[in-house]
Amino acid sequence: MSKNKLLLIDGNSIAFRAFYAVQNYESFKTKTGLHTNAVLFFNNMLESILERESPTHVLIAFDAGKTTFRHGFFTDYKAGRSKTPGEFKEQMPYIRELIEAQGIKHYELMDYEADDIIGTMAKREANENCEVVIVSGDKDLTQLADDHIRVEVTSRGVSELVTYTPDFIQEKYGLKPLQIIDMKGLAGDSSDNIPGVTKVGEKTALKLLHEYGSVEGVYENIDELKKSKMKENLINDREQAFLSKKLATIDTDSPIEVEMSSLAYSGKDLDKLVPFYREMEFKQLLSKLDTSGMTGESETTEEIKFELVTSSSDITADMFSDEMSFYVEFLDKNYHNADIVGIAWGDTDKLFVVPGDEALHSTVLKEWLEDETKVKNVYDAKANYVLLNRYNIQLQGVKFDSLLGAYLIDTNDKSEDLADLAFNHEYFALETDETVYGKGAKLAIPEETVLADHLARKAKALTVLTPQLMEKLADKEQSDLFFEMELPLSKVLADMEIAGITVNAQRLQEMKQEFAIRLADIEKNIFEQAGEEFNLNSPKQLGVILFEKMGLPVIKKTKTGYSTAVDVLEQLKEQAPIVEDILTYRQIAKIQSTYVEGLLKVIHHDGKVHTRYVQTLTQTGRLSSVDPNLQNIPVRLEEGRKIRQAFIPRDPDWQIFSSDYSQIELRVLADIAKDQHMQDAFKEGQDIHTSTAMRVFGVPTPEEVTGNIRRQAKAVNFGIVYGISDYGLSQNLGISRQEAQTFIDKYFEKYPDIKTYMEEIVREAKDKGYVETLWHRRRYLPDINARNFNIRSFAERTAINTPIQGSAADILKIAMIEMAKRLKAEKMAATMLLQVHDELVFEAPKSEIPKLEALVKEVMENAVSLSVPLKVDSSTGNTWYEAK
DNA sequence: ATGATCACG
DNA sequence: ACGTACGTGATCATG
Repeated sequence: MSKNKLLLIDGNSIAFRAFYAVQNYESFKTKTGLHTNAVLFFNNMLESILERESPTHVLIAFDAGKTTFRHGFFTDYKAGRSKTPGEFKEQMPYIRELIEAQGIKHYELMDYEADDIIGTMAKREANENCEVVIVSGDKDLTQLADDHIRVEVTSRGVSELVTYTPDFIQEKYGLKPLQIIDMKGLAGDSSDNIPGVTKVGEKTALKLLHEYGSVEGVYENIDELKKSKMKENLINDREQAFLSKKLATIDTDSPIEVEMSSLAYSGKDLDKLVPFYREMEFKQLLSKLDTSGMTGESETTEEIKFELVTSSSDITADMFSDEMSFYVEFLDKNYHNADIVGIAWGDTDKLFVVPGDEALHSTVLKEWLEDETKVKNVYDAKANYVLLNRYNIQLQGVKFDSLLGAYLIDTNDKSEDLADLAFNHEYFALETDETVYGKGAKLAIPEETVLADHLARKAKALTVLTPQLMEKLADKEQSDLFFEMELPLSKVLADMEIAGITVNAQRLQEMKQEFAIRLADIEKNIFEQAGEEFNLNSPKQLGVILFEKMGLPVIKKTKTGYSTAVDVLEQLKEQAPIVEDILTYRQIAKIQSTYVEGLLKVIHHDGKVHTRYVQTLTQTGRLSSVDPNLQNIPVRLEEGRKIRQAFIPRDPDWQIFSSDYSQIELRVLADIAKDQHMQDAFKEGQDIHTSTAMRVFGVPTPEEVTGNIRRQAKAVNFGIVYGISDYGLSQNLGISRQEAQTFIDKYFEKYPDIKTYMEEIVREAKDKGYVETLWHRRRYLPDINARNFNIRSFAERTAINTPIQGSAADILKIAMIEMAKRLKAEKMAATMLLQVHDELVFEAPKSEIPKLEALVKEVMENAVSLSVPLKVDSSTGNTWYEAK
């Protein structure tokens, strides 16, 4: 009969070590906010020890209850321990679940510690035919070491183990294993609150034990000792020494009801472990699991079969079926001018790859792509529309977009690479683009077969991911959000991006000359006042001039030095005229570099700028705009606003038309908070800030609301939408925190339903781990139960703000889809060009403007039905500047 | 790559 | 007591 090997693990001590294996456990969290660091490191430690030892039997022992038999004779046993963090406690049930999924038994016994279970099992089972290995984070267990029992103690977290055999203990301490107990008797153990003898530590204890062998030996020969303080302490603490020894002695005869045969280890329980890893979001571990033996699981490594087509004339109709995945590869993020590296399409039965843009010259492919009845499942539909449009192909029949779907399921899942996305959804047979193409200067397209394999795998991944993602969307009630809102929107956005907006480069050139002269002028002025030349664009150098050379008071500091931000400079401008000039310089320099020069750089050959709306980025559901960002073109200050003069219609006979929602976020708030007062104000068409001013500040009539009071009310309304704090409001209004708090108190008194909404939404977020918009757009808030006040507060404000900002974003998206539909139905020439969060910008022939105005108003105001009316303001002009 | 600053809703 | 408003992107300087 072959020899057995029993592995005994001290569950509590390893779990504790695992928890502290990393400094920052906040980064190990599931999207619902559950910490997983201890589970993860426990798992890793367990797997490495199982691999190293190959045990035939395994048991993991835990402490049971708060007290043990040791408390019976020493109430302060283990007292004074700082209480275990909640982040650790919450993980203990999951560690037990992990152990079960790993196919291992765990055991605990009332009134006994894990040590006693281990000690009893070890002494009971260890013999010639059974080797015992004990693993703990605690050296106490080394007392059990003998010829058949080896004790492994973790060091450096849980990554390394130190082996304690009798020989090793002899070498290290000059003691036999059982004398470890005597050492504790004399030296004590602060972590378990074992007292030991006063002033006796490990060194003294060792000296005594080398001489007298045991605690008993020391006291039998106590008279031999020379008179000393130590001798006095030994005599005084005699009782304590024996008690300490008793406390440190592991009970090797505890009443354990575990049969060796029940501990037989036969490997992981994959049917439990896979779902468990998924719950813990251990993606790396999942990818390493060999799930081939599991029912319904795909294999981790797979050969992929595909047909490489190198000539467009070889593309034939029989290569297409009614539903297929379709993938277009391009490496330049800006798909408005990116080259196509290759395309791939296929389904579960077959895959086809064509390198380069060869395929796009195939009429067979074009016909399939443009056939609405042929279903395509893609990755980044919007990019596909834009890219194919450049080849005169009007893509139709897109049913699913994995990028868009994954984003809706979890907005944090911002996988720019299909491989990352696939990985996050447990599909592993795909390399990342960085691996295949390299990055930076090393970016290169590999040889044809390697490229083709990669692209085939992408198409294959889409085939696997599509049904999975669709199911996840359905589970979250997000099918309508996807199919009715986001996917149709991707086509609308593609058309807007393709349309582009015409920019008057000449106007920008004029401005550039003008600003250059002014900047040089101001710069000269500043250098004269400073008495030296320096880099005005460097906050660091500017800080030295202002706060060191000129001795101005430091109002605010940043991580790296003095703050020279606007609000700081505003406060300093009375004290030195240079500050006013710096502010002017900053303002003009910003306009010049970001807008004048920036825009000139991105004008295409068609005289237009073509932004890209990023549909899968923001946490709230808003769009973002890049290359160039057309959602932050200056408007507030006249100087910058002039930039808008450069945005013109495509034809002199056309005009720019702009419509924006009035107070959409506050209207959404009035609706979702069900606040009657706020709803009434909107229904009656009142100015909302004036209405707020009247209620909060007790002004009887609208006429008596002064500009200043309205300004304050407006700031309070903004604050409410952002998840108000007294500090934030005080900063915004330049008032004291106390005054700001008074405003907030009064506001909540007058709008109790708003207060209730805020409390409810935060409670809901804490409960569910996420918040939702009116159209089920979801944002997870893992920090909502954080112990750190700042982190938690931030998540609470986010919980308040996201449904408001996100629902408003949803409304504009719905309006955009309807608007595109209506423009087409009415066969209008008018074109939707830009979206700026609550505003839509069009260009249209002058003659069409009246019709457009009526249509846009109707569509936007009736896009959705809330308990308050939606209102839009519109304007027309020969440039965007004039359409205000 | 990161932080500071400043443009927008 | 804690130290902040919510959501973005581009540019410049600097490590």
